[in-house]
Formats: sequence, structure tokens, C-alpha cells
Amino acid sequence: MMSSVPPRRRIPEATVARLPVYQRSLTELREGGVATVSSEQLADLAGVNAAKVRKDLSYLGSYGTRGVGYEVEYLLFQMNRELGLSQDLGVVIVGMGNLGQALANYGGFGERGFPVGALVDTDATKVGNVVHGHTVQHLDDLEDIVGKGRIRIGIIATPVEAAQNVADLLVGAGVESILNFAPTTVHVPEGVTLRKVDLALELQILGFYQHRDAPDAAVEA
Amino acid sequence: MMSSVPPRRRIPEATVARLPVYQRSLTELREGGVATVSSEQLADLAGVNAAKVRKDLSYLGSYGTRGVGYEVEYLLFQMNRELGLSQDLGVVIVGMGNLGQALANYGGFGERGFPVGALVDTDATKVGNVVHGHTVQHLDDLEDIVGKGRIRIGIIATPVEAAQNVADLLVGAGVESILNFAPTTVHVPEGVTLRKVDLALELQILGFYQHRDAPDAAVEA
DNA sequence: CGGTCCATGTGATTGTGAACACGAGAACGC
DNA sequence: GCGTTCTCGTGTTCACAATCACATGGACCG
Repeated sequence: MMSSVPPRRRIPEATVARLPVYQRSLTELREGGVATVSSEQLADLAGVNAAKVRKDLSYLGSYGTRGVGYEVEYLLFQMNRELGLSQDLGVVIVGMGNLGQALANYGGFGERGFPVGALVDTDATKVGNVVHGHTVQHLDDLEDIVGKGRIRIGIIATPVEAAQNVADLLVGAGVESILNFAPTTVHVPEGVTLRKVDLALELQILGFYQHRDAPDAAVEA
Repeated sequence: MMSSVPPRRRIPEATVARLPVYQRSLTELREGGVATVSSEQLADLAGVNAAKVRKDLSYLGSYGTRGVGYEVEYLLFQMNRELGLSQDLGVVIVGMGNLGQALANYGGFGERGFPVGALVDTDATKVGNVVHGHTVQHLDDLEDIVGKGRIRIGIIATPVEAAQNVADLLVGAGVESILNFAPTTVHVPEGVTLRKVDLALELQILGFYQHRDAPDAAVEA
């Protein structure tokens, strides 16, 4: 029997990427004491159009009221449940350079259900230091750290040369999801989810469009 | 005769986002002394499949040699030209918190054609400090800074509350492209290109899939 | 209690990107 | 100098995401 259909209706990847944006906007509305919100208002806050909001939210279920809108509190609860925010997923940050330290100090992770559980580096001058309340540990102890700390997600903030090795070690230690900040392509076995963020890459995309819109800009003046 | 084609063939957004990845891989190959590369090799390095590489590169023109591959040096030159890397675009980073400082210290920007031209904050204890060779200046002087420094791109690394205001100021000062790291939606007038990077958002997407693949994980143990 | 209003929810349509397969053409060996 | 081989380039097909339009059904007013 092939009853291996996912619990609910399958949610498109593009929608998954937008749900956290809605969730953020909804949280802000709740802080502001707003009780209900229409798809149009929410669309404006999230920077998309209303039809897309309704379509996206419909994947979660019919939580809106026709003629009125969505109850902020209730929708937020359902969305958090769907996004898995009800359970915290521990994070280990590997690499305590400038970026790693910034990430460790970045408050947004814990707030949104991803508590930083451990910090790791190989540099002897960094191991033992305390960053944002955590003692930096050595990469060699990764397996122990991941196992004992219930770490589920690894963040790579190392130099390019170390990235692949760190990814392998993270996978070996049992981490199931990896977020890679090193500007290089790393390979992971099937079953492990990988996402990458390349800070300079985003700038290059911006630069491309700017170059395209005004190719002669370098000439003027 | 339908010669009303834009300057060159229009390049799909998805392809634009991948070009810098190829460019990175090509640079590595050149450093390694490799002269030619096949679409398959390049695909492996970039983490995509060969057909996509060929399709993407074909948008730039026919720079490959059938039966042989692409000449690394030449392809890199053409790609840099297309990406606009031949002209540097100055960058101003607004917000010298942990993230802003990490970005200022991040070497990858200058290397790839985006020299950091100025650092800005409003905090009196930060203005005047030297970070990565640049003296932190006050937000009030933004217009002067952008004008004199030939700044073309602004990076927002401020708290959420300040993001929209900073975006407005950047636009007012003549910046044409903005990269927003603040986890909130900012609006810009037409003609200004905006991209956003939300560090926690990427984690949430990872978390969603992990939650989906093992929804009962919170129950065990 | 009935009618009107209004925003949701969804089926249909359009557009865009990914995957595929095959034709074209250059280098190399014989 | 001919044929073989290898890889690019691209037309076609397929899948998915965005958009649109309208029917649905609850809330509110009189």
C-alpha cells in the first residue's frame, strides 16, 4: 500500500519560503494588539499580493472567516504548529570568526525557535572563550556536543577550505540540516537538507541588475 | 524583421542567481591552473546538473568549443563583463552592530567587486570608531557620504525599527540598490532594486522540512 | 429574521523555469 | 583527408508557480 502521502496536502516550496514572512508580520500585528487581519493588509505587510496570501494560507487549512478576515492569534497558532515552531531545534555554529560571532550574538535565532546550543572552532586561541554565554568548544568534540545537546541543525561559518570537512563531520555527528555561509559548494548525502547563504552573491545579483539598467554608468562623470 | 530584441537576450532571474556561483567555481579553477572545463565538471563544482550549466552559459553567448569545453580564462572574462564586475560598485553599510561589523570585516565583498566605501551608525559610542580601516560616520551625513564616495549600493544591518527609515534615507541619498538584512519588510520606490536576506528565515525553512520529515520527533525521549 | 455585503477559498489560466533529447560542429586519430 | 568521438547549443516537453476571476458562505444591519 502506498499510503505514504504526507500528513496534509503537500505545500509548494515557494510557499514554504513565504510562510515565515507571514509569521513575522502576524507576530508584529499581535504585538500591536490587532485582532483580525485581511489578506490585503497582510499582503501589504509581507510585500506580496493578496491573492498569493490567500492561496498560501489555504494550504494550512481554512482558518479565515469570509467577509471578515483572519484572526491573528488563531492563524499564528496554526502557522507555528505547521512550521514546527512548537518544538525547538538546537543549533550548533561552527567557526567563530567575525561572521560566526555575529551569528552567535544574533538574537533572532532563539526568538524564533532555534536556540544556539553550542559554538565550535579549531583555533586554540578561540576555544575556551565565552561568546554570548556559550563556551567555544573544539571541533574534535563535535559528535559528543551534537549528541548531548540535542543539536539538530548545523551552521557553517568557516573559511572556504574547511567547509566541506565540517559538513562531513556534522553529518557524521547526526545533524540532519545544514545552513552553509561559506562561499563554496558543499555536498551532503541524501536525506540531509542543505541550504546556503552567500552574502557576496546577493550583492552580485544586485550589481548585475544595476549594471544592466545603466551599462554606461562607469563612463559618466 | 523582429530586431527589437533588448541589448542582449534577456537573462532569466534564476540564471542570474546562478551566474555568480559559476563565476566563483571558475575563479577557483583558474587559481588551480586549469585551462579548460566541460559543462559536466563545472556542474559538479557548482552543485547543479550539466544541462543547466550549458543553458545558463548560452545566455551569455557561444563561448564554448564543442567537443572540448570552455576555456576558463576567456569564459571568466566574458562572465565578469556581463556581471558588471569590470566596474566596482561602492557599498555603504548602515548599522554597526554585530552583524554590521561582521559584514565590514568580511573580505568577500571587496574581492568580488564591491568595495566597502563607508560605515554608518547613529550610536554616539560607535561613531568615530575604526572598523576594518574605516571610520564609522553618522547617519545624518549619509547624503554627503554617498555622493562623495560614489556609493551605489546600501546594506541595511540595523534593528528592525530603523530599517524602513534607513531605506528611505538611502534612496534619498541616491542609492539605487539595497540589500536588507533586517528581518522586516521594507518598501522602496520603483526603480530601486531591493533584495533581502533573513538569517533566521533560512533556518525556519530548514526547520520546516525537518519537522515534516519527522513530525513526532518532539515526542521521542 | 431575511437580505445585503464582503473577504475568503479555489478552480482555471497563463507564464516561467527545469529537464530532456538531439542536432551541430570542432578536434583528433588513422 | 576522412571518419569517429566528444561536448556544446538549443528546440521541445514537462512541471510548477503566479495570477485571475468567481462562486461560497459567514457576519451584520435593519
